[in-house]
Amino acid sequence: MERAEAGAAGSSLVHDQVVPAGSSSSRVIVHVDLDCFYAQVEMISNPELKGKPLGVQQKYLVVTCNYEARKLGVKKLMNVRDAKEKCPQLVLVNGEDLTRYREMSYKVTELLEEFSPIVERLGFDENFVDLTEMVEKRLEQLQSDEPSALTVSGHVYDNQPINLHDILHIRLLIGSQIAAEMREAMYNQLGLTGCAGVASNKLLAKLVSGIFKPNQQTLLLPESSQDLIHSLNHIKEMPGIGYKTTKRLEALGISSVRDLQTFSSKILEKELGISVAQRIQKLSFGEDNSPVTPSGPPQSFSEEDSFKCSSEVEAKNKIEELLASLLNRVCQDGRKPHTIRLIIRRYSSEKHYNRESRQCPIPSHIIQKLGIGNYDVMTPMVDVLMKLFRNMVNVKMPFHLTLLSVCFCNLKALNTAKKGTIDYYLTPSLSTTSRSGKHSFKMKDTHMEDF
DNA sequence: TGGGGTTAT
DNA sequence: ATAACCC
Repeated sequence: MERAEAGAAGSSLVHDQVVPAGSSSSRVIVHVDLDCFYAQVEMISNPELKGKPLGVQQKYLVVTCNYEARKLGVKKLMNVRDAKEKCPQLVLVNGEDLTRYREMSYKVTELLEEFSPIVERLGFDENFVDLTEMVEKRLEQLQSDEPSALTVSGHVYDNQPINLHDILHIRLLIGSQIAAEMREAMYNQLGLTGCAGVASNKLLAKLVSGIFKPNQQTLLLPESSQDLIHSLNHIKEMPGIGYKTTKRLEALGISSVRDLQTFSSKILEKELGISVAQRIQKLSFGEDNSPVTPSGPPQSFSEEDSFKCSSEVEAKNKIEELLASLLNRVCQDGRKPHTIRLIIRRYSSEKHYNRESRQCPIPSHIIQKLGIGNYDVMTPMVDVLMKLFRNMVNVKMPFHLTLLSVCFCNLKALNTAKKGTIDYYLTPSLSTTSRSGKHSFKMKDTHMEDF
């Protein structure tokens, strides 16, 4: 659909437009992408790091680094040894604890939600915002006696000229102004810089946000969308086409975006299934009708640690550590998880992705004690997790794990108890005074006395 | 490859 | 429960 309208670009009068205002076929989407996010958070925590080449380390990897480090040859996900070799002055900070990154990440999302509530998170450092409605409102308010009212903010992809008689151009231009305001607010209120891309769908917004890097923004006009997608050197660079699909496409002789565009739809559907085939072939044309889905609060909380583990005692200690952190997080969230999952990774040379998991409902008597801090929820939870562990790992046989992870999911708002019902008065978290939800949980803090 | 997340099957 | 995707 979006392709069809792009063809009508020659028309210059607003009333020529086939697309009615506010139609779902013409959207304004912004993708906001923070610059080297973890490194920025670290430089805010410790301003002495500013100006120095900085890497954030997890285990033996530099997972991200600031631009000073990049200039000196450090890359994302580079081995610490290689990074130090390339850049001996590199300063490293440990980034295995994501707490501060996660908190800052949600501050960014919340700031963006003030512009429009339709904000979708992608990882900790990217957000999509659907600006369609906001742009419509600004268009209605527009008094065209101010000359600056219709000036684009930031770059335009390919330097394509804007046609002020083309309503699609005007809407995207206003989107670029909102994007600039968002970046200003992020900097003024949170001290963070980032890039933004404005386009008519999520795929194109995401691709175009990376064109001018760091701390810049780019607008994509519909006439340039084919140039943008063909600027990709390989289909693996297309968001939505991952490792597995890339391998299967390569086996079919498909490696460029144009290969995918021109490949037989029928054969692609046979090979990948109709759903994936149709979706990725549309992506290859720059078409993406997926909505910006408001993320809201997280669907799950998890903590993981990669480490060598070959005994049940080691496993139990790690599980207690992971669980203690999770309990603090869940406590602050206010909602209660109803399912718990244990994930392991077994040591085995090959096998790209090998993880196994077991999950079970959290016993209701434990759920009730969550969030009020004073009852010992650790011991019964650890018991549950160790049962899951023994269900996956035969502890009577030698084993070697390289990762343990604990996940709380199936989060429910509060409990369904309503004021005035029996349930309400039988529910400790509701009928007692404790409603702050901010009790810290310390692992080795032995006895938590009863009320 | 880390330490997270999501949705679909 | 796993598999795919994203960062």
